[in-house]
Amino acid sequence: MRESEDGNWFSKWEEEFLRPDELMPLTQTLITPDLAIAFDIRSPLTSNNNPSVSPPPLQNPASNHLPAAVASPHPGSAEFTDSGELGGGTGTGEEPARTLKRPRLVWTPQLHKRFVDAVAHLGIKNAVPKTIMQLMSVDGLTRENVASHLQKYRLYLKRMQGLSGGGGGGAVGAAAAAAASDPATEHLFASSPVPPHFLRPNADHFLPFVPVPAHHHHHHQQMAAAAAAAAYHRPVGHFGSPPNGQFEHPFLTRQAQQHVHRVGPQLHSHGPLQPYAEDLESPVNNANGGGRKVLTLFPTGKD
DNA sequence: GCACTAATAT
DNA sequence: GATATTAGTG
Repeated sequence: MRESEDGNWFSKWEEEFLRPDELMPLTQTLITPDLAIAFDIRSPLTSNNNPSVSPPPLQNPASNHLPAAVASPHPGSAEFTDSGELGGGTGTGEEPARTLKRPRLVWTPQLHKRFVDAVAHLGIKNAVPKTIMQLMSVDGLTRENVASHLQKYRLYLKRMQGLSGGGGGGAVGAAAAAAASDPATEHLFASSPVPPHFLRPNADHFLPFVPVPAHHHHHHQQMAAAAAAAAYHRPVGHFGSPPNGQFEHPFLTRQAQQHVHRVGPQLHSHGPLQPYAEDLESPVNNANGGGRKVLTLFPTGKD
């Protein structure tokens, strides 16, 4: 029975979270124009690869170009750090082609979900930055990105182990409890179920499927950041806001060009964790279509 | 030299 | 607090 539960939570999990719009192109958002040019990278969704410095921001109203989940400089403030205006040393006339910095990566719940998914399929042992990154197959995602996130994720797991150890609730229960009692724990990590085997490396007992209660009380930075990026994308930007008013993060599953070779001797007992992008077949999803649950990661205010 | 982790910086 | 970057280590 326990197995079915496992399969159950996972299935439901993926069913509700994996949608095509989650995998949007990020090629041109994380990768700076110069880099893209240098590497001759083109967006798969756009036939336009104009290296010009003035890409039409709103040229395609019907385009799927969704705003970046990339933190943009202050919208209202007059601080443009993207122009290489840091410290003043790099005055005008700098060569932007080389020393460009990627925008800060924002780990949206969707992205984090993918992360957890990858880690779950790999097992704790093989879950190292490089492997995770490869399995995630997210365009533009770097090993450093994953490493940094992984570090924090491990801390989170550790916290939960500590809580579950004496609480008697269990991993998921601990997550719920933590989320419920610890306001500080409520944020990103609580948005994705933690694979049971993570928190009980040697325990025989499992935990009932207790999805973290939809305590989406406070929507915070995660959403705020995404919304902000959506509202006023302005880094080096292009892409305009979709007419739907819908925004998602612009990550795109990497093209099949990158082969994920098996790094570990044997992976976990899970499925092959196929290169995400196969399951995305949910045409319905628009904001007010009403057909499907419009994702609960961005609490619009209900509940 | 590469990759991982922990620590530290932004 | 969230990410990025650096430093130490295998």
